[in-house]
Amino acid sequence: MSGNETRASMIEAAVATVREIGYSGATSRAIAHRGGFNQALVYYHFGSVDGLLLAALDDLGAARLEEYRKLVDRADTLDELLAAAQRIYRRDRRSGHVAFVSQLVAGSAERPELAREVLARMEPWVTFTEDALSKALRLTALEDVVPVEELAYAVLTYYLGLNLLTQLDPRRARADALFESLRGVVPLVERK
Amino acid sequence: MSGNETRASMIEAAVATVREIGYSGATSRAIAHRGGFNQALVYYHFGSVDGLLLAALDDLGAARLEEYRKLVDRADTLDELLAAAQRIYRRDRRSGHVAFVSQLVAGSAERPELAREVLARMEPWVTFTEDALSKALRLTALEDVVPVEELAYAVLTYYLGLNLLTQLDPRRARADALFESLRGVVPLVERK
DNA sequence: GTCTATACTTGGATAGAC
DNA sequence: GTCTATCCAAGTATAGAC
Repeated sequence: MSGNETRASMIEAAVATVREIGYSGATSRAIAHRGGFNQALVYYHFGSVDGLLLAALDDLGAARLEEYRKLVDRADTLDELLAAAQRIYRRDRRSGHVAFVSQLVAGSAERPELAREVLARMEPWVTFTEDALSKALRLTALEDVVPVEELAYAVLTYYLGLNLLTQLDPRRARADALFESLRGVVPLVERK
Repeated sequence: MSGNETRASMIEAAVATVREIGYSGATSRAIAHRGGFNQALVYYHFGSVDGLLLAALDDLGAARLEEYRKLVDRADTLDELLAAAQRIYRRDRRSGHVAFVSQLVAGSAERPELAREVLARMEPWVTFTEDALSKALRLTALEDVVPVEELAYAVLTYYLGLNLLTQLDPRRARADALFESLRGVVPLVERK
């Protein structure tokens, strides 16, 4: 297997492991076992387990941001944005990508170094959400009432909590019904 | 020190440790060091580290639920409920109690046994939030549009995410401004 | 670039003295 | 009920062969 292929398979295994058994279960041995490669390779390629996890975060983040920007760019109204958000949620749920991020956030508690890096990689998502919201709120009465920055941060916060809770309670933590309900709220806030 | 005093001090140390260095940092040794007692006592009194953490969750939960019920019982309108929620948030933020819960949820990923127990202890909070919301939404147009169960679960989900993110980003993850903004939304949904 | 082997560290858990 | 001592398992990280 070439160096690049191995790198990619390691990142994949890292995401899968964190997703399934959490940050504290994602040891170099567990990840290597899951991906079918040697444990020592983690240190050769990424220096440390956290290094591997951050590389994975980079990979996922870039791919997802590009993909989701396209989806959201097409949404002009609040209702359309909610529909796009629901599609995004379903994808993230299936892939487990945000569950991965949630676990990294939780695991950062004891590692200031990791925390700093994770935080830096969340920044583009704050901007992304702000942009989407400010466009969609333009035609609603919410525009004058709720600062977009606050709301964007709240949306990301909720999303993080949702993906964390899904691991604990997969049956119940389904946001689909909530998305539908929120779309029912739209008429109430539309600017007449 | 009597048995009961030791028990209480162990629970306190456990909460502080999880809050400060996260679930994966909260080893029996770390907790014992923090509380100034012997590591072996964790196993004598609680059987395991997870046993201690669950006992702490019981203690905190009972105290907080009773206290917060009083606060919320006095709130009759949505605006008053938001004000009460803001007070609760400030207390939890200071005490770190919900940060503790968030860490337990995250740590449960690899421990089905712990997950089950944590989940069971969240149940009263779902009911609590549902009750509060259904009373407060009665006078608003939201009553017909958003199912209370969905909303209550979403509120708890957000709260969990908020307390998780606060550890990572204490400067920014402040919900105070958001609470204020939400109170500005109330007039929009009041039933005319 | 990938493997084996291993030194070192940390944590869970228990036995037995006090 | 609390302590010391200790065993065992698991994880990090590196050296060195291939």
